[in-house]
Amino acid sequence: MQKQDRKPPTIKDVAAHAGVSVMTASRAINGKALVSAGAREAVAQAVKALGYVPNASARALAGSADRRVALLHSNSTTSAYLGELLLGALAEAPQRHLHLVVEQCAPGAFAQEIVDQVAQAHVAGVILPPPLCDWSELVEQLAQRDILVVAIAPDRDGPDMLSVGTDDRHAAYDLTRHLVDLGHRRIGFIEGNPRHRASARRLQGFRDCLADHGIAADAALVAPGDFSFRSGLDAAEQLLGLDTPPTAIFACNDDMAAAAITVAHQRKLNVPGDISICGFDDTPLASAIWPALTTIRQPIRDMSREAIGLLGMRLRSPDDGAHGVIGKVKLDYQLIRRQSDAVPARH
Amino acid sequence: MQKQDRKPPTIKDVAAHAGVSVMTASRAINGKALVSAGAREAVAQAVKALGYVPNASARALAGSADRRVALLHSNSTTSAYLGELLLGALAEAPQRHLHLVVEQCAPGAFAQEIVDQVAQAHVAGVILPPPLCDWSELVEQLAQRDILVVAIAPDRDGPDMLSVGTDDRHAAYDLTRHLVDLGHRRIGFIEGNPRHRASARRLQGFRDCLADHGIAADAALVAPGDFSFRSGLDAAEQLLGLDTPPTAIFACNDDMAAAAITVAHQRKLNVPGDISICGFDDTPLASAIWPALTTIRQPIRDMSREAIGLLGMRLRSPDDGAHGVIGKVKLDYQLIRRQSDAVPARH
DNA sequence: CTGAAAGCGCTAACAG
DNA sequence: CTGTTAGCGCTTTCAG
Repeated sequence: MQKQDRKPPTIKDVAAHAGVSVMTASRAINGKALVSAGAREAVAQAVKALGYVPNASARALAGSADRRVALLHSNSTTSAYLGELLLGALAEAPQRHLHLVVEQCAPGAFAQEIVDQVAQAHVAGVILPPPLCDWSELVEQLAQRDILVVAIAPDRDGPDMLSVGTDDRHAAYDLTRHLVDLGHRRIGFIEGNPRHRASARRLQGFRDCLADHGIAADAALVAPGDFSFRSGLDAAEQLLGLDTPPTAIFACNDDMAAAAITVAHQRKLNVPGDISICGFDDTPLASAIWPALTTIRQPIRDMSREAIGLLGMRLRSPDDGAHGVIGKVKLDYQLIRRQSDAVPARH
Repeated sequence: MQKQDRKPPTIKDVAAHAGVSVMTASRAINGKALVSAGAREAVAQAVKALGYVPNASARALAGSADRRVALLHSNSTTSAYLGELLLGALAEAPQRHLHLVVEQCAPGAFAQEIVDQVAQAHVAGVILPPPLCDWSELVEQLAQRDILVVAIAPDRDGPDMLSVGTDDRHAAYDLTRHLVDLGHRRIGFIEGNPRHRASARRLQGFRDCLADHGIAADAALVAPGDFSFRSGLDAAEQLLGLDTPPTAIFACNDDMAAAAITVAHQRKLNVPGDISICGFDDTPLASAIWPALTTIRQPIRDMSREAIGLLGMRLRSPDDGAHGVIGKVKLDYQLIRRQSDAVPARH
């Protein structure tokens, strides 16, 4: 195993190997039109033979268009969520010929400061995960400076906003459906933070499903929460303290579901034997507790991937007028079934 | 707020503004020697006035040296850990004028395949988080191809290997010390996976601390585990089932500590009133359970930051002979005190 | 359809 | 100490 090519092959080498000009090679590599099938083929072979990999820096430098984009994040995002986001974006950016930079915004920064920071990074677009994407002041100022914005799972989704998300309502519907199919009729629901629209959408899905299955809605079975473990404790106490407690609980996120399990155990209830408990989000917590949570997984990595894709499309053609590109992407969620649910106990 | 500079300022603009040549500007900006104080000052002002930011692509292209490095990760790394790693590396790479690429290695890939993949990315160095850094076959093959390797928290640390890590033994010592200072004398220990050296190092720190405080070691107080929640359950049962159970438990990671809390609750023990339980790693789980775990936080983000720094240093001067640069970095951990520990109960 | 020329922004080499 | 001359690898003109 000797040290072979000290320097990686360039497009020149490819062109020479294929017997065409550098320009033709470039066009062929980038899949542009106006290249004969023969040339295209020859170039493809040369690329493979030489193990050619385009130099991203050179591309960025030569390309006139601004192809730098940023992933902006606040410190309030959990690192697991952020990690997934980064992986998706980092994987997709090169494919789209985009240069990704990652910017963190300072803790108590004003929108103005953040915009300045982003502007100074010379980016043409920004990916905004929650909760940044719901900060309308920020979004507006970014738009004013002609910086493209893609929102990840925004709470409210303006018509002229690029966004990527999942269908929370539908996911909640499906999870409820799963419980109903198991035989549950009295299902408790622990709400999330009322300021997050996602919370309302999940509740909506829950209610729709019950209605569709002819199960009467019982206001006592819906307990308030705010996504925190602490609030889940209170909500679960409320639900399990009812005269006729539910046989299943649907918590708006995993943390609260974990809290519900804690309360159930304190009350000597077996999960899932006596009561089924489901979460939402499939955070690492979901599989780090016993019993492991049945929950809904959002394809976070794919979301940032799609977000980069959206930016790539929009940045390609600068014709602002006819932006016929679809600006909304809805991704499929997944129901992850683990050990926290079962058929209801017989009386 | 009108649209100002359509194009970001280049080094040319800076040079013009400062009244020097482009080269002088370049040297000044990069802090090289051989620049008069006056010129340096003028350039600095011009940079600030124009809001100049160097173009990374152009730099990479012009610089002859290979300044691409990769962060290689396996799918076995949790995304929270990876997220932190990425954030550190992404933040530091530009500072060091390094271009970071992120590569994921396929699930069951052979070392050979991975090396090929990395080599094809034309990188001069690779950051290897665990468990990849402990795969000696991979490390060796990478070295053979003249690719610099920096190991993140490796289990075994060869003398001629670049590495960044924390002092596990010392951290465990401190956490034990904390428990001892609280007044605990019977402290249980739940081991981690015996195949990970980190586990042994933590146990060592635990034992050293007890010895230093004249507390006799009791073999019955050390229970086996493998870092999984499941194993923590068994270990905690064993420990709490003793005739004279411990007043505190030191679990080798947060998952097992969470398991211990579960078991304690099942046995009607109050945590931390009846028993203190500490974890290790400060994963998100630590603050998502009740009571929140007192634990040790490793500076994961700083580790990758340092790793990039190491690569930057080594890649700067190609003089292989006298690599006087320090190749080992030990970072400080942090004891995070939350609600799972307290002074032992009186009898 | 193809190719030659001209840079993108920056920095290594050399000369002053 | 400073400036000039060449490119880095690629893509965009603009002519064939």
